[in-house]
Amino acid sequence: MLSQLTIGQLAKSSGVHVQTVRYYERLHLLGPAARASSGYRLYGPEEERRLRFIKNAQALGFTLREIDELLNLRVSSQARCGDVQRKAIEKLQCVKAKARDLRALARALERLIQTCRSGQPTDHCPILKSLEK
Amino acid sequence: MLSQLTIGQLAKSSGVHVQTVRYYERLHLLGPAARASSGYRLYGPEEERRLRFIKNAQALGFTLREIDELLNLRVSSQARCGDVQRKAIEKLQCVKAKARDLRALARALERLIQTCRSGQPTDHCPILKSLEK
DNA sequence: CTTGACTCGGTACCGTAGTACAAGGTGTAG
DNA sequence: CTACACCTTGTACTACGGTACCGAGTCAAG
Repeated sequence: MLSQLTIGQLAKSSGVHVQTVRYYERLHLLGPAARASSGYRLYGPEEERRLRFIKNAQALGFTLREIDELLNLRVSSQARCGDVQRKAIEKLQCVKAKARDLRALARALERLIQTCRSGQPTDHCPILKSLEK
Repeated sequence: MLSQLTIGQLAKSSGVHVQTVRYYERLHLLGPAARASSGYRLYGPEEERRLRFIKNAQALGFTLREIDELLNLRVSSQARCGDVQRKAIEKLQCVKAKARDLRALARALERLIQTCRSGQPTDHCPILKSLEK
């Protein structure tokens, strides 16, 4: 039995918590696991790949719901690569917009910090004043 | 009685929901409001400013907890402008880091989208494949 | 004086992504 | 055989920022 992992081993090797694996199972991101006679969940390489998929997609900013969609695209034979591409492009737009907003925010903070001469009592602090406008 | 606002008027003029105002009161972001004989909350210009402060700080990416800290800095006479500046600089670092991460993510998505030739069945989709690595 | 809009307090619920804990069963090393 | 780590299910709780609903009281216009 090569790489029949218990939930704890899978969790450890994937860098998530045991409860998280079960949480993903509840969300159907992982299918019902095979069971040993004891009732213990058993996992193989397929589940390890799936967990890696989830983690990587999360790192790319996909929510668990979106990851579920991607996983469903993968199993559906009707689904085309273009469907996946479309979702990626959509997500790219989101990510770019968010990055733009953050840059604007950084500029606003920089402006505030510039105008603030430290050491004055806070009732004259230009940062606090500017937040009241 | 100029500008003695009911909670609904305050909420409307500030673009938040009535429940949100009460929620902020629970969190002590707004102090206990003055009351009319009916028990209705009454607000003046000070509370309007405070609510504007909260909204502006939120737009700058501060959490409600951080905003609470900023508000406390404002009332404490010991607090100095430099304390506020320090918090703003800290937040700026955060925001910049987040923006960097998002840009990296956008690049990763762009690379994936580039390598994807649509129309192939999803079992050969390079985006999905790359998420399993 | 009724109707409708507003307010009160309290409580419960939403989504997101987990995390914690309890009471019991299992597996293994010494 | 015992100790201890691990597993099971189920439930409840966390943080975050609200949002919804309830029954009852209040206010203003017609």
